Amino acid sequence: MWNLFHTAVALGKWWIAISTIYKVAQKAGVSVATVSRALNDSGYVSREAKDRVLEAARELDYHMNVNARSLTCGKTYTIALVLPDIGNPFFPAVARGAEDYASDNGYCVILCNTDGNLRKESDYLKMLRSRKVDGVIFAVSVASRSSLNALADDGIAVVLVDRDLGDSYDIVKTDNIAGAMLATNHLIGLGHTRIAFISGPMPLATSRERLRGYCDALASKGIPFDERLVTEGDFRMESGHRAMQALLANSRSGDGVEFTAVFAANDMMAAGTMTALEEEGLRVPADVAVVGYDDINIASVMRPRLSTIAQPKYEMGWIAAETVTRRMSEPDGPRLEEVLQPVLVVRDSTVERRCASV
Amino acid sequence: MWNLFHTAVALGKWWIAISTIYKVAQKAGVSVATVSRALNDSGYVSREAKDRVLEAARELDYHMNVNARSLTCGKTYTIALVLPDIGNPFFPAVARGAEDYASDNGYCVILCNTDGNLRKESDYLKMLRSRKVDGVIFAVSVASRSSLNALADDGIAVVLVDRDLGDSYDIVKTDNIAGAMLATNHLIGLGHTRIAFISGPMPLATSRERLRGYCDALASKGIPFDERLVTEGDFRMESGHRAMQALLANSRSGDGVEFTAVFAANDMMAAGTMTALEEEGLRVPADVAVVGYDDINIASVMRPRLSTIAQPKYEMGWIAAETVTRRMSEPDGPRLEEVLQPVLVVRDSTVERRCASV
DNA sequence: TTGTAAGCGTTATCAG
DNA sequence: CTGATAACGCTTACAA
Repeated sequence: MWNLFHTAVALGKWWIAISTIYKVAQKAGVSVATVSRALNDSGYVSREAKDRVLEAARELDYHMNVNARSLTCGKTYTIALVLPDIGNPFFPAVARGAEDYASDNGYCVILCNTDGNLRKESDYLKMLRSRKVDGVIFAVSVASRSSLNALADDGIAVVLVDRDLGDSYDIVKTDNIAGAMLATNHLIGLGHTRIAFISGPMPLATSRERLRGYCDALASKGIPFDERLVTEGDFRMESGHRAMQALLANSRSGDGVEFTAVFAANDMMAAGTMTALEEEGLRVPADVAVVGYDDINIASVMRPRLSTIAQPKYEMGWIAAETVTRRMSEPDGPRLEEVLQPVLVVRDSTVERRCASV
Repeated sequence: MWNLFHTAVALGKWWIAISTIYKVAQKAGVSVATVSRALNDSGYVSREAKDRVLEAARELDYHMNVNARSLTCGKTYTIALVLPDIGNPFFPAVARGAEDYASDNGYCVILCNTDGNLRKESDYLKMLRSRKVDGVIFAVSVASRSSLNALADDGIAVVLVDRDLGDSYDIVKTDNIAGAMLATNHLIGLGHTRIAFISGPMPLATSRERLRGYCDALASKGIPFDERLVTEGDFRMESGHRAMQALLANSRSGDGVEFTAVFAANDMMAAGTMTALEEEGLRVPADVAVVGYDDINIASVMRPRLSTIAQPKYEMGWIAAETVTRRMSEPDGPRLEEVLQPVLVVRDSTVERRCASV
């Protein structure tokens, strides 16, 4: 009963009286146990008691303290979304999908930006353990297996998105090999045989898979792989710009490393690439065709409009959230692996527009 | 001491033993109070005791349960970021700024997307009360004063970002009137007198301020305001597209509503505008000059590159987070109002490139 | 300097 | 169907 007297907390302006089940119980003339049952309709509560409780709760503008609840029932209804950088246009869509699923199901989501930095990743993971989140959706960059395992050992459900890590955890991704093959084959189909590739950071499985798809496509058509045609970027626009400059310099040195098309491992790098091309007076797609990856919403506003491999970003986030909740309720189930299919979107950067507006 | 026996929780796979201060206390041979003091270095703890505690904590891989802590000390170290849609390119940068400040200061951030929908806004606000977040950074669309007040009454610090609501709450924004004047004057300086305006949703203060800036600039140059030249959009690309189509149809009806320039209240609508223009065979900037607002990262990859009003988005988020923490520690301080200055970025959509690459 | 114990707001067990 | 009451994990007087 102490609660009743302590709930008027001195706090700046005046004092705030946050209502608790004790107050509700008092007002309704029942015990806290009854209040709890009534509010969560669990156990038996007489119709009449329930009404009184609900009425009292409303009058007092009662709002449950979910932190207190999570203390007793061991669930926080919180999931974390840990990704490299929400500023990278690929992620907001994923985040949106995850958040939508989460909030539809009573969870709220904590946002963490790691910048692909090991230190930040493990700091966040540690923090999330302290917060006792129920699950983590993780676009890993470099986290060590052990920090992930620590989470799992704490009973936290973890699912990876977009970036795989072997076979340890549930994963929601798209088929990057297939996607890269789609892109490369599209270029080959257009008659290109000298196709440059600007890859993502090689430590990422995602990047390696796309490189793999590029190589496989080449091989399947009997086109020799020329490693001088591939450059590594970091998924950011500027790196695509630099990569293209390097490729161009190389090409002009006259060592036989010319190319007529480029496949960039994501749209941002493709954008940088196109800028570099333009700066050198080269025209897309006339002189060099370019295809990107992701189909971020601005791919269609670039000029020429960017041909790219579309990933179902929103769905990835949504499904990741769904998967993480499933994992929570079934910690021992078999590993969940959701591999979505990317699709080729042909626009103007690989094919001249039928009716040029010029 | 019950705690000691209950910490081995049966949970699926096997069982997980999450360590608590009780375990640490036991292992270190001290009381929980001492553990608490040692871990938070508060109060007196002998050097020796402290070492033993720290050692034990490390061996047990102890992680504090912050939810339990917040129950006793009334602080959750959580702030919420409530915005219309993280998918709208303007917001990720703001979010990033807020998250960076927050995590640097020991807070974590909950992400909420409202879609500018009253129902979602108030549901989230209610949820955040239950979660006892310490503060809320809110890009309001339509929330009623009363739901905001309910938060404040609960002792939750609230600061608005980007979108103001009168004078009730702390706010971090940019000077929209000045920004719109910058844009309009730029166009006027280029010799345009027939300038169309595609506004944001009029219920938003932000939109009204930009319209105001547009009008003021016109007026200051003695250019008559023609309401047939302003159309309302919703900040999304598609609405900019539609708005321009309407403007064009109008213009062609020959009623004297021609224009040679457009100012769109954000970059996404500017993008839609440019597409519509292109579809009609009009050239930017030769036939129609266009300027946007926000300077989202892709403004520079559009072709022609978009002239726009840059807002310090990251800083807005950062400062909003800083402001909300300040408000927490000083609930009674005077209203905080941070008005940042936007800057004009001139690119190719208003001025022909010096050296065309064609 | 340390330990005991009350209290934070809920849920859940177990007698009535 | 209802009410005490222990327990959740931690902090903090208050004693010792």
